[in-house]
Amino acid sequence: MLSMSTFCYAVLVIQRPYHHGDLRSALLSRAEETLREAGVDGLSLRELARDIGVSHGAPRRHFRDRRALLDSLAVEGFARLRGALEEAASPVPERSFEGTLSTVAVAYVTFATDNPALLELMFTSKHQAGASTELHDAANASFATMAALVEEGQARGELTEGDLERIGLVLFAMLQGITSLANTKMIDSRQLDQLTGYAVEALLHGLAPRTESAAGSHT
Amino acid sequence: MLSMSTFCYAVLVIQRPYHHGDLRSALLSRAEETLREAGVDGLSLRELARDIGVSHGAPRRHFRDRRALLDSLAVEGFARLRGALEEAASPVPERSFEGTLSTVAVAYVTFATDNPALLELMFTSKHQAGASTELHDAANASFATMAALVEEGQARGELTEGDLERIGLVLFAMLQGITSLANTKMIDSRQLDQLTGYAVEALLHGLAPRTESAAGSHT
DNA sequence: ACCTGAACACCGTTCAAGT
DNA sequence: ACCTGAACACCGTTCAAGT
Repeated sequence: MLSMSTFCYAVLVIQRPYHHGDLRSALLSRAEETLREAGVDGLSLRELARDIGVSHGAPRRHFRDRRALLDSLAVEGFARLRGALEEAASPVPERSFEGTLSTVAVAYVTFATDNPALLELMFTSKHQAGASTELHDAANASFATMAALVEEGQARGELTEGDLERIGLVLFAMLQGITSLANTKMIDSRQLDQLTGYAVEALLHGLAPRTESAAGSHT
Repeated sequence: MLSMSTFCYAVLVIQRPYHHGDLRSALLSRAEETLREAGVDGLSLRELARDIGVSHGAPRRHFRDRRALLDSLAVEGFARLRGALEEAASPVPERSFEGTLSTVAVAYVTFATDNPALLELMFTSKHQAGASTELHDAANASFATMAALVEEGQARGELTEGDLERIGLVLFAMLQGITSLANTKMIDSRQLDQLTGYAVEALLHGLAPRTESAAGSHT
């Protein structure tokens, strides 16, 4: 009576079946862990295959090369980033534009600092020579959320009516810069949200003293 | 009469002397070229040794490992960055604070986009676990230039009297963000200086319309 | 359709031995 | 003091062969 269950145990745990079943997602999911723990440089296809219990040639059926696997991780990352940004940007009654902008900004830097290696991978992948259209689409969908936010700010009269792209780039550069400083430990993670809010405020209202109007610097 | 010069030719060009003479600087200088052409990932100690014409074990006398060579490149990079920033910040009669700040900002993003792989290496090296004090000192010397600029702005009454570190971080984040966008080709290099100037202006005077003072968003 | 395993051409690192 | 060259343990990629 026990022979069948013993046999199954052996097949499922000790001696894996010849076909893994869902090697592709197993690779991606393990790869994301390794990415988080060891960075892009610490991610090796052979080690991945070893961890999962499959031969080192097996991943090739699902990813042409290492680059292809990294690109898939990046696409997944952009999709998750987009979700986080859209949730933060979703309308809340009584919330000021500055409040919404701050919330979205904090959502961005939170994602970025929770997934430092992934974020870096996302941008280097997108920047690559032969980046897939799938990757570009995923990236653009993320950015579209932020562009919509700038348009909303202009419509509500809380952002200057200048070139949409220019304003969007400056805002995005600010977020990316804070991210970069946080991920290289130049900003303490405890003061991250506070600094992000301060940066949004500075960007909206300026760092120059506002009490006196354009005091001459000499004479 | 020709035998001596022929001998020298053979020694110097065909058959290299056993001792290279200045292998350390030869490695660093070739490494910087490779870094520029192929990025950090494309830099291999063995290839470097091959290019210079020395055995693959030779670099070990001068750099304990690959990391040590990269760190030396980073230190060199911070020294050059500091030079560029100090030149841009050096006093010019009749120049407004905003003018100086813009000039320094442009100097930073110019260095960063002229040496994209080097800049990335500089920050990842500094961020490393066992980063040398030499590296930290070189990095801090670069940042000190920018901190001095913020203090000057406050002294001239053109920057709000808030926390020096907070203001410095926001400014620096902006520059680092623009750098990141430029190096991933999200900003066209032709409009880089212009956008940098615009970002400085936005940071000083704000992106919110200034004609009406704090218009309520509802009611 | 999916996976294995040998083969190839690369790495970084170590270290006894050579000059 | 500096460099060589064999050795070791890793890679990514390819591909005939197995199930």
